[in-house]
Amino acid sequence: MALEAKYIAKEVEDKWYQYWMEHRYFHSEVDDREPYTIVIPPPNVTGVLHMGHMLNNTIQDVLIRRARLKGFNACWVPGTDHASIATEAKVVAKLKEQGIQKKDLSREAFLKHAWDWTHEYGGVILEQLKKLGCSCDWDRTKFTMDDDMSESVVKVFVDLYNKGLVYRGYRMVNWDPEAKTTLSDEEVEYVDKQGKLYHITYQIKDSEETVTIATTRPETILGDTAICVNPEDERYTHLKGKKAIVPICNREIPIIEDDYVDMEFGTGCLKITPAHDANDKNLGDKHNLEVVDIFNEDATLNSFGMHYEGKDRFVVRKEIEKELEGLGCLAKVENYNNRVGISERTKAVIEPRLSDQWFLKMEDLVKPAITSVLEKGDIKLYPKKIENTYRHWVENIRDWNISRQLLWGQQIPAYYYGDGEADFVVAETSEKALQMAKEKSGNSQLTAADLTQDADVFDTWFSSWLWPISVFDGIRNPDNKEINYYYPTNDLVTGPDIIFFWVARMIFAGYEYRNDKPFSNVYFTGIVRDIQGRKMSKQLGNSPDALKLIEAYGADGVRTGMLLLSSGAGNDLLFDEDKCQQGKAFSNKIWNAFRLIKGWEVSDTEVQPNSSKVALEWFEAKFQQSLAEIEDHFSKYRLSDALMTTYKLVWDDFCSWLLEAVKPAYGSAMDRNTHTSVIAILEDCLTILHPFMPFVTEEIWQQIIERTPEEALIVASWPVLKEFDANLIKDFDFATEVVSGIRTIRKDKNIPFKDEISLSLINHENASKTFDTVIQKMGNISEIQYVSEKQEGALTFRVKSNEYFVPIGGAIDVEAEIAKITEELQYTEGFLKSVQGKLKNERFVNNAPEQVVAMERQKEADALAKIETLKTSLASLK
RNA sequence: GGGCGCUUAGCUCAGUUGGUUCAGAGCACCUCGUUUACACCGAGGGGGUCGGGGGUUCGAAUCCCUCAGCGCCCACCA
Repeated sequence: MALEAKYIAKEVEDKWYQYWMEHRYFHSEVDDREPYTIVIPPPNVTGVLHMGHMLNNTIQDVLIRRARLKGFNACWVPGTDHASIATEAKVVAKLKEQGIQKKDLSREAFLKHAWDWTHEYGGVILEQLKKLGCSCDWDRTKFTMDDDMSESVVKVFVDLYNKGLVYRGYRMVNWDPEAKTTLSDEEVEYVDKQGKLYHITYQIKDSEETVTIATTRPETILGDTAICVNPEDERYTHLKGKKAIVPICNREIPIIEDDYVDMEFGTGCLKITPAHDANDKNLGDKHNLEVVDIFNEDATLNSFGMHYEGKDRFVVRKEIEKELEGLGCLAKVENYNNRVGISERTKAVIEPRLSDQWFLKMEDLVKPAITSVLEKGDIKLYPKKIENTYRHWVENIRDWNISRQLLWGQQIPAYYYGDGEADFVVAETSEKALQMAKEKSGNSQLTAADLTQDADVFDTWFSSWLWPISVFDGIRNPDNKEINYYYPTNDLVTGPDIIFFWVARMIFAGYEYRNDKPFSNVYFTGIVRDIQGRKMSKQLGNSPDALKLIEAYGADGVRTGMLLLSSGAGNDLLFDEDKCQQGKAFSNKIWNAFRLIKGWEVSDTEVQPNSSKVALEWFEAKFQQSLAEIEDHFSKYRLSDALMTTYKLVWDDFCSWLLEAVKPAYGSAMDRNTHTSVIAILEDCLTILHPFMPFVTEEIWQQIIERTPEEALIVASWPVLKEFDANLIKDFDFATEVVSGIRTIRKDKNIPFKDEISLSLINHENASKTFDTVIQKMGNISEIQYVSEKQEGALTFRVKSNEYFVPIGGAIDVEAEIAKITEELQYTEGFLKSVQGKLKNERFVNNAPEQVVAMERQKEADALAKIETLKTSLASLK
């Protein structure tokens, strides 16, 4: 069988993914083992795989595969989110292209379109995750609008309502005039906008006097119902109790006083528009002001807008400026920077608007989430600094507006039977609602036709906050064996942008509905940016096509590429395709190591050389040392460090040193013992690499020796940590330095590797001889002699205080040798001086820990010995 | 306006409670190399006054103060 010199990922990846699926290695069932659970952050059902998903899901797959290898019952639950507003916006846009307006469709007709869309595109992103190698339990795939999921959402709402935590209120909310729905506070983004501050003059009633206010929104003067000044402001005391006349509409409004007004800002006079500003609403409530709503739901003006009726707010802003100017009411206009809230989804400028909405009281729900995370540390957040952000939010939380004026989502199970404010019931089904309505109204004649269900749907996060519970049906059946087994889950991997939307709220739901945390650790990834640090965006065209990357570098290459450049939890990473190239090269390196081993002839008569024996002993120690480091990195969620340690172990220690040290001479066979050991070592290396590079490792693992059809690396065993002899590693490091010295001499003197040379050593008392056979093999040294005297006319190099000679005929550049040694001598003497300086300092000797002082003394002794060696060499050369 | 974080080699970052090899890694860069697994390779090499200044200490990239630059989150100043 001839093996290709290059590893071709695309020829093996699909094969193994299919193999894993067929053998159901991803599938988890409740059993006696300890569970290890991850629930996927469900991507938007209409989404396609982007670099953020790639990073996120690679990390989850690394964690789940490692857990599986460690013998846990690993369960990774995949799924998608209906993403209410985002999906609805896409469906609306698609219908518009077909000439269909949303408003012309019935609820049922629109939902059919949305479901069609979902069925057509909903699985795309999950298929893409398979290409990446994600080992999700696909039998458990959930969608936030599956029937059972929706039932759970409704059940929770009813329960919260019955507990008195849900209320309906006429409140100032964030209104998206584009999507024509409210948004939660978290769905509003703030951007700096260059705007203007308009100074507008109002006439005082029955007086020649005027008062000038400052506003950024002149179009809202038509909704003004008061002017407010600070009671301390002496400039305006004379206006107390008077009335002002709003220009254009000529409405008379009171001049009121409140210390809320900042005397320093603008003119010190504030116009009050309770219908269109949250602060004004507060003042309006306090002072019993009239509320005049001048906008329609699409932010055009209504009849209160008079001749502006039907025009957009921003059009009106320009036009009203002109009209006010014409009326002589515009005192001045200045440039002004202010922050404007925009919709996270539609980017429309948010209009504060008063309307009836459903709210969830957060005060009690948040309590266990504060103590468990911030006080008891039951849930650990990585990076830790994100706890500050979390703390600030949970401690200042406000009630959650959970209703949306959309169609795509779970319809709110509130049923109205009359026009009174309290004429409604909340129930899980319409049948139950009718029964309750009859009781509540005292009217037993009510029929289903008399009941109208609330037209709104829930905020999408009101379903996803239940995700870790509802995917195991823990809301409807709180005692089922799955929820009791898999919950709480172990790790959550997600972006910091949804810490409030989702992560914090899952914690609230966890304690409310399971009385337990939803997960133990949260790993927040950073944002994937391009090489220039810009966010990935469609406009910039800087977002690479995920599938093309996998095609070009292999899933393993892309996965390791992402992680190789990943800088740990919470830090952004700059995506660089070169790193995928590095990942691909690594796949190829491992492939070729396999090819080398596979090509060896094995003979039972061959005797195991000492160099092989000691090299294997060394590698076992080295492997253990690296494994301990890897475990430590994983325990701290430092995945890129864990990968880097693995990378160096495999590339440098395994390939460059071990395989070279045991490699049989040209034309010879390898002894059976060495071969068996190398195979076992390769298997261990493949195992610890497997979470990072599942495909290439499975391919090699399956090929290196005969396997039964049931065997697979994906379900092999993670190596066990053992004690190791650190001295072996230290001595080997020493040996590698000797080899390095030999290589330098060969290079300087143009001695090809195939020419055998001999090596002598004086002062050998300090030198370990354990790896002499390895030095001989790696340096092609005929023999190592231990001598007591400096040899004339030999090339030298030093490792620590040992001096090595390579006797060689021909000219030696004495001058150059002297210069080299002199330089080394000067450096060592300088070093010695600084060490001795420390040791002479009484305060250092008295204050520093004993160990540190002993270390310095050792350094002094080493330096002295080395200086001695160097001086001897120098003398002999002269 | 408040809070948090960052600033170490050309780039991306490590550097754990101040003290083991005159500050480390990977990449990039330079030199050399057709050694029979791999040029997606191998062997070497250069490169940092640890953002500036001050302080504490026997000793600071590491602790404190201060200045400068960058980033993130939160907030109702029209």
